Amino acid sequence: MTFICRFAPSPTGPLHIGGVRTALFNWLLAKKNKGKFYLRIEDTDKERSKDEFRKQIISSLNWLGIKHDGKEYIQSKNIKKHKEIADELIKKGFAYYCYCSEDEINEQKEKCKKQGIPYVYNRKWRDAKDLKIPENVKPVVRFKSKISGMSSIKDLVQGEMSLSNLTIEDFIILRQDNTPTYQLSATVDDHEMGITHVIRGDDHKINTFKQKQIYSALNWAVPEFAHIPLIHSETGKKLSKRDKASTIDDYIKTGILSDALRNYLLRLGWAHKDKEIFSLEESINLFDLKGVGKSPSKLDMSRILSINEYYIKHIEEKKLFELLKNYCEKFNKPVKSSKSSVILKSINFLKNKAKTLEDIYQNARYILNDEVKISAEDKNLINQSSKAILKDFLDSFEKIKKIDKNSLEEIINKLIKAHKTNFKGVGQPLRIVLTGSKFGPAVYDILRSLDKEEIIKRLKNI
RNA sequence: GGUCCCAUCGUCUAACGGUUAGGACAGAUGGUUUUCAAUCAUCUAAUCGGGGUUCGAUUCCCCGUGGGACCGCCA
Repeated sequence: MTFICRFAPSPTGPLHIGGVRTALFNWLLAKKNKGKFYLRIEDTDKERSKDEFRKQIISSLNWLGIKHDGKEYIQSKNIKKHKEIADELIKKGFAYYCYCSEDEINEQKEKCKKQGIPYVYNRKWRDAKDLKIPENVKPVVRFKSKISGMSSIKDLVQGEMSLSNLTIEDFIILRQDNTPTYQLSATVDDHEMGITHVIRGDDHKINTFKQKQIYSALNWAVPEFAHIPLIHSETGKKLSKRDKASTIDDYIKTGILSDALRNYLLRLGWAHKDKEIFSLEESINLFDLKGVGKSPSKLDMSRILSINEYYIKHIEEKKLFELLKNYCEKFNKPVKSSKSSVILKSINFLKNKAKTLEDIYQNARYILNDEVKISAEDKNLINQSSKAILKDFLDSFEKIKKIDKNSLEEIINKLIKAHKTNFKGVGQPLRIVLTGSKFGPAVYDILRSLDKEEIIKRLKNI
C-alpha cells in the first residue's frame, strides 16, 4: 500500500508548534512507509492569507528538516475545479441552492438561543420546489447532509467515533460570491492529490464527518483519518498565537536545535517504550500511529531545554560550532572572524553548562568581547587580599613561557599556599577579572583559551 | 447550552486482565569537581470518584466529576 500524506496549513499566521507537530507526524508516516508527503497551502481566505506567512511556514518546516515532495500545492489555483464539483453535486442532487439571507439565518439563530435549543440550519431550501426565489438574494450552495441514522468513522488514533447524522447541518460548500468553502476545497484537493492518510488536529473531527459525506456522494475512495490531540499551553489552554513560545521562530531565537525540537515534538503525545532520544532515522523507523495517545498534552519548556542540552552535548563539535555561528549571525551577535578559531577550539568546554545556543554564546562572551565589564556586585567580591593574589598571579604568569595545565597549576598551587587560601580564593577573583562573571567555564579552560597578552591586559585592569 | 472526545507522579509518558505501577523532565537531599547552572548517587511523587464484570481491573462496562474540541458564507 502506498502512503500519501499531506500537511495543509492556511497562511493566515505564523505556523505554531502544534501545526509543526502535525506536519512532523504526517512526514514521518510518509517516510516510514516510503510514501509521499505533500504540502498544500490553503489560501482560499483571501483577506487573511499573506505570502509572508506562506514563506514562514515553509522555512519553519525546512528548519526542522521536513521537506515536502514535489512542489507545493496552492489551493486557490484549484478553485475552478472545486466549483465544478459543486455543480456536479447539485446536478446529482447532493447539494442545493439556499436563498436564505444572512438576516434570516441570524434570526433563526436568535430564536434558537432564546428557546435554549441548539441551532441547526432549518433546511428551508433543501427540497423547496414551491418556494419563490427571492430576487435580491444571492444564493449559497449547501450540501444535503444525512438527516437520519448514525455515522461512524474508524480513526487511526481515536478509534471508533460516531454521532447522530442529525447533528450535522446542511453545510455550505459554495459561498454567496461563488467561492468554495473549506469543506469542499479540502475534500476535492485531498482526492485529486491522491491522499491516503490524513493526520490532523482533533479539532477537525466534526469536519471529517462532513467531508466523508462528500466522498461518498462522489463515490470517491475515503482516505484513512488520524485525529491527533491538540497541544496545550503551559497553562492548560489551547495553544494560541499569543503564547510566547508558540512559533518555530521563538524556539530558534531561544537557541533550540532543530533535532532537539523534533525529538521533543515526537515524544509529545507519542511514545515508544521507555525510549527518550530518537535520531532522525529512528524517528522514521519507529514512528507509528498506534503510539499516539488520545489526550492533549501540555508544552513543557524545561523538558525542551533538557533535550536541547542533550543534543548540544552530543552532536559533533564542528557542527555545533556551525550552528552557533549561524545563530549569532542571525541574531546580530557579532563574532569577529579573528575570534572564530578560538571559539571552535573552545567549544568543547563552552557547551558544558549550556542548555541553548544562547547559553553557549553567553559562555563565550569573554572571548568575543575585548572589554571586560565587571558588575559592581562582582567587583565587591574582589577584596584587598584578592587583589594581592591577582597581583602575585600576574607576576608569575608573565614569566612563564608556555601556558599549559602544568605551568598554571604550579602557579595556582603556590598561591594557595602562600596566601593560605583554597582554590576558590584564587579561582573566583581570576574568573571575575578575566570574564566579568562569577559563572562560566573552568578557570584553566579560560586561561588556556585567551592570548597571554590579553590575560595580562585584563589582570592589569583591576 | 448541544454534540463529540479524553482522564496514570507537578509535566511527558510505560505497563498480553496478574509488575513492589516503570522511565524521563522538574523538585529535594547528599557526594565530587575549581565557582556551578556541570557531573554522580539517592529520595519524594500517580492509576479522578462511585458502582459493576472477573479468582483478579490502571486495563473491560455504566454513572458521576473534571478537562478539551467543535458548534463561521475561517481553515
